Amino acid sequence: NSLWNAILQAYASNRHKAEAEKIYYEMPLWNVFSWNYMVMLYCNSSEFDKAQGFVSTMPVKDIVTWTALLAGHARAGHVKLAKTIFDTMPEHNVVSWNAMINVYGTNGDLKNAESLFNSVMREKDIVSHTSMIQAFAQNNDLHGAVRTFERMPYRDIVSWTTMITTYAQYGDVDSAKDMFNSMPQRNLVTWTAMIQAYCSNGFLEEAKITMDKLPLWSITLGNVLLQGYAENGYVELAKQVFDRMEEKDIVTWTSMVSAHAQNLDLVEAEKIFYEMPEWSQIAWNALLAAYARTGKLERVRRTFEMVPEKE
RNA sequence: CCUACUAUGAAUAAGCGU
Repeated sequence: NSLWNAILQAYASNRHKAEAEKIYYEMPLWNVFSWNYMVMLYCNSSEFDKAQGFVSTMPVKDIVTWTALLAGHARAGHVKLAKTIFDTMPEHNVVSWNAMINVYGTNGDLKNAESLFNSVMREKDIVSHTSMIQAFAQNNDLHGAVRTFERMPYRDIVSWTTMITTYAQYGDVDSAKDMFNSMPQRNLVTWTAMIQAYCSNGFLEEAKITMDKLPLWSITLGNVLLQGYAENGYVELAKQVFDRMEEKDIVTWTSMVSAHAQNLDLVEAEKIFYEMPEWSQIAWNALLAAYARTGKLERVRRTFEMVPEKE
């Protein structure tokens, strides 16, 4: 049974809906784990009606079911629904509280995040503290973020990396670098965060030097460098990075379209756009914005017609 | 006491708003 569930999980978390449903109906026995995987599947593919309907047919629901629904709605930006689920679920634990801190934090409600954290939660873990750091960081309270980091009982690589990003967002690259240097271990995400910290603050040389020290490579890293060059006005260098990347993802392509578009180089932007293996909503938007800014209203209209899924 | 198949936190893309 756990073997079936493991397969179901693999399909569900990779959003292979058809395969997941097939496994679900083929497996000999369901339990709350299997049901929860299905809830996650529907949430991850933004089919909330289906998720909701599925939940209402489940003979057993547990706190994981509710938290998965809560987090799913939160990810999709359904803040009120997320809060309603939180308020009506039969019990809370550290995971559901953490999820709710995130909802509050990413939606500008620092007050409620803090009161959950300070007054309601009787148990807190590393995730609680890290989520609270983020809540402060996203709501214009660098000191709150630093204070939380300094006071937390244990830190892990995620909390350290969060601080790198936080300092970088506030333009304090030196402190970001201090974090990077003082943390006990680093992984690829850490390095990428540090390089992004340099790039977004205009320290391209430092970014390049740091990257050369790193024996690893990833598409995200290439994307960071590409965007770093582009947003600092070096579209040519961005294009060089782009051309050298053997593997590209949708972000790579979109970043390159957007780099040209923001440079108002419509010819190059379109060229990359038509070479893209699939079109992202964001790439469409980048093109539209460039047409609009150059006064090509007719092209805006025609392109707008072509956008498959309009937001 | 041991055991575990689920939910929450970190890095990269457009516009809008602040």
